[in-house]
Amino acid sequence: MREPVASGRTGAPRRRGDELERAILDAVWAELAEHGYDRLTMDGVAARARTSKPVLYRRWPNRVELVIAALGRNAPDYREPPDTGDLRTDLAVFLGSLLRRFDDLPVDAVHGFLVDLMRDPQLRAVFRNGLAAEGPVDTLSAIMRRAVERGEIDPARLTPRVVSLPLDLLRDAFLMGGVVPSDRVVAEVLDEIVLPLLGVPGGPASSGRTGGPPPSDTPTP
Amino acid sequence: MREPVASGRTGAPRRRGDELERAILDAVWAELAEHGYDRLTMDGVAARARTSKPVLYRRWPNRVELVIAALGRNAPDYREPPDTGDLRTDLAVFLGSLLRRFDDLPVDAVHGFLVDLMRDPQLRAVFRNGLAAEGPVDTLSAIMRRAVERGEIDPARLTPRVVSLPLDLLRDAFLMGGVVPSDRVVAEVLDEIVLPLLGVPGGPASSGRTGGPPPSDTPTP
DNA sequence: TCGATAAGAAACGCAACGTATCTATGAGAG
DNA sequence: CTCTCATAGATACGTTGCGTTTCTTATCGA
Repeated sequence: MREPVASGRTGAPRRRGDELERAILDAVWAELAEHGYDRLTMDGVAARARTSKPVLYRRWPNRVELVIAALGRNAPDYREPPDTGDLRTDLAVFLGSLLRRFDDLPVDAVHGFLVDLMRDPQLRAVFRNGLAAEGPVDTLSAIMRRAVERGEIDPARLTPRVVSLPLDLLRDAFLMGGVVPSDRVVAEVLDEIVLPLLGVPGGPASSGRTGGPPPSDTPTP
Repeated sequence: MREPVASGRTGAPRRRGDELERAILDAVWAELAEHGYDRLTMDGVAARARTSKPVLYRRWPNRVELVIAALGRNAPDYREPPDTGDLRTDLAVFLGSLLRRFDDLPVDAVHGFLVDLMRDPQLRAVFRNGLAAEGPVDTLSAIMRRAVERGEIDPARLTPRVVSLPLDLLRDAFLMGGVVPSDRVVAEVLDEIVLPLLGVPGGPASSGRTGGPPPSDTPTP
């Protein structure tokens, strides 16, 4: 009587559908954490997920899309836009939560992945939209509009460029620096650039906030 | 076993040193122009330069460094910092010349190249310094300091972040958009963001700015 | 029970990198 | 004028990793 060669070896029942898919995406996440993005290989993922490459390619057309799926699945969604009644705090909290989304992955992994996203025009859009359902620009816009309603800022200043400015600057800082911008960098961007542009009093252009960094009131979630 | 190659097969005299190096870098440039950066291969360069891969690797350790060398050689240096007596004009001229440095290459080639630069920390520095001797940030700084001397702007506003802001924003626009920012984009960045931050009157957000600029005697451009 | 569907295994072809090995050449030392 | 030596040039190699192909076999569901 012939031994069932392959199946007997692993002893694992054959997975299908969602269960298999979850296993694969978990494997991607683990490979990202262990090797970073540059050294994440399809073979590696397949091996770790105890499946085979064709199974991957039946679901995702290539490596980048596979990783997008994994990040979209495993990354915590940033919360509802904060509404503390103070523009600066709202911005700091929101930007902070954005920057911390992938904190349980090594920086290099995230950085390398994002760099790779830049190559394809379609994937750049994914990046711009923050890998999530709701675009972070929309959230920023909502936060700023609420500040308008409170009378904190003048609506005339809310041009699209200014609204997306904090994201643009932090993205650039991450891409160029290779490091997730610190709270301090976030504070500088807000206090030296964004808030002054929005005409919020207390910025370095008017009173004495110029010297050091402002008291870091960025909460730690 | 390897057969001895018939001598004089190519008929071309053997090049050396600088001559050979120039031929190689020209070949890189041509390959960039023809195939873009992503599809530029070492074999392709070697073939076009009528030499062989070892010759390339004896000079440059890898593809990116080779392309850096080619761009550094062939790209026109941006001119001396403009000094028109008007800050906005100076900035527009300088930024425009920066953006036009690689205009005789297809956009994809430059974009793909820059994206690849982002992978390596050391190469990011190369990028930041503008692939040239003098860092563009230094030039920006000089331009702005002259504006200070003319009394156009308040020196207190010249924080490092603000000085490099135009570069950061245009770089981000290029990387994210895949297109060299148009003059219109440059104008928006200047008029909506940089100049208002510097407290230059005339910008859309400048009227009634907090802590406004020193009463300006600068005639409107 | 049986057939359709998809998992799993193994190998392939391909492209490109970077290296190794060898021969041929030509510039310069003497 | 000749010899030497660095190096150009040719070719092939090993490697990695992608994405594909082929085929067998397990599992689901009708």
